[in-house]
Amino acid sequence: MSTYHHGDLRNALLDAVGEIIATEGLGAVSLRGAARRAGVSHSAPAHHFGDKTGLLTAFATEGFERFGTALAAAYAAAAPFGPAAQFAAIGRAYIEFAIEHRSYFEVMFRSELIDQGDPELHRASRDAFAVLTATVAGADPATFGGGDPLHAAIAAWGNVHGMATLWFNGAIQQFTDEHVLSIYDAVVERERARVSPPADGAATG
Amino acid sequence: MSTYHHGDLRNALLDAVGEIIATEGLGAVSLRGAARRAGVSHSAPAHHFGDKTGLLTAFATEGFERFGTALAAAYAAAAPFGPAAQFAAIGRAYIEFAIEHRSYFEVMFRSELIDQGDPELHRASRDAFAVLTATVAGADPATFGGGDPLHAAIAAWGNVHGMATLWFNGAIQQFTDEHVLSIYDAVVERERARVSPPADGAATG
DNA sequence: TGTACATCAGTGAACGCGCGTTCACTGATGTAC
DNA sequence: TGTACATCAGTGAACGCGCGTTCACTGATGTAC
Repeated sequence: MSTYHHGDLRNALLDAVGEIIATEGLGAVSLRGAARRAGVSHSAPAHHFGDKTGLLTAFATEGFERFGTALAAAYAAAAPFGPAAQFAAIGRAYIEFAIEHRSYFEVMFRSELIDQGDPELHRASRDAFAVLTATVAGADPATFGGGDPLHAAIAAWGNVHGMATLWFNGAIQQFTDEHVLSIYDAVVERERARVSPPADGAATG
Repeated sequence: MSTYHHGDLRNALLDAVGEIIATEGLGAVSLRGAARRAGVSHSAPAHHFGDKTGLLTAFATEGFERFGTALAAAYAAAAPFGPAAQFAAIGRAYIEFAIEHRSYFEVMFRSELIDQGDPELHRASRDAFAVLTATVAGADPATFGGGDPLHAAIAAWGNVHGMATLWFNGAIQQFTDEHVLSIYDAVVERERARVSPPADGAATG
């Protein structure tokens, strides 16, 4: 390959950030380290991202884009089963994303590390959360037990966000990722059984 | 005051860490910065904490101690109202602690920053979580909708942890801390109404 | 009550490190004519 | 088809910075006799 003109350095640097977070943690991310991993000089990243905040902002933006895609896919796939199922499905997709794309997740919600005023970031995060908004708006209020949908949405958001956070902060290290997901499934199932109790004496299973 | 022999440097340094996190963020914590704030030479902290990890570990330990005290107080205060009320009360205390003692909270669950093997830390965190364990063990399974208490406890833990995390990460910036607490109260109320539905025809609220 | 000595707590100089950032540069590529 | 030139992408030396850590030191305190 040619020495000059990497060809896809921007993406290579974003990939490098993901790898550094995965292997050494978020605190170990540096412009020089990303450049090292991508095999370019230490000043190359400035050309694409300006400064360190720019690099992390771009990384978070990419994360929100993938996040939005994942949520939208779950939303669409659950459509035949109704709004309540969609609500449960995006919650599960939320946790799955945090587990599968932990590096993105660790940066996306760190407002102090990224440039909140960046229009690309704003667009990507708005698009991702539009799926949540649509789910809440489309669902029967009974899904939330008749309370304020906004409150219920935030509580549900907190729930999945918290389970994901606890899991990868090592607070519930004794559980594998499948455990976390199965706990989520159990909670949803209990919730479902309450909203639409099985007719006449059938076990809730 | 005497130049030498601060008298209470250990505590002064821990206070300094709390102030730095509150004003400049966790990333700005350094041994030198804490020493500067406490008005001592930059090498003084090493005398009390060994290294940076030691300082943060001691800070987290102090956090878990206060956390445990807060949870235990909520647990005791709600005792007259029964296990379900205690369950709700420690959840609220959890969020309140995160809001009031944000600096501690930000460090306590960061396993990569602290020495997990430290016996003092271990004792303090175990004591704090013993309150949660006792609450779950003491509660009627119906409190959890009949599901596995452990799963329900983790889901509830995730819920309050997530609400607190989202709040102070700025994800739900538009809400004040009272908003967050009132949303929690609304969720608990809805839950309560389900477990013990009001007799005959009264609206669920 | 006074003296000698051990211990404790904090000092300040020094070190090496990786970092972010700047800047003049150079090699590679694309385009106008 | 070839030449001139502009632009783009990455280089490498240099800078200053705050940091963690070490270490010989010194001032203050406590204790034995």
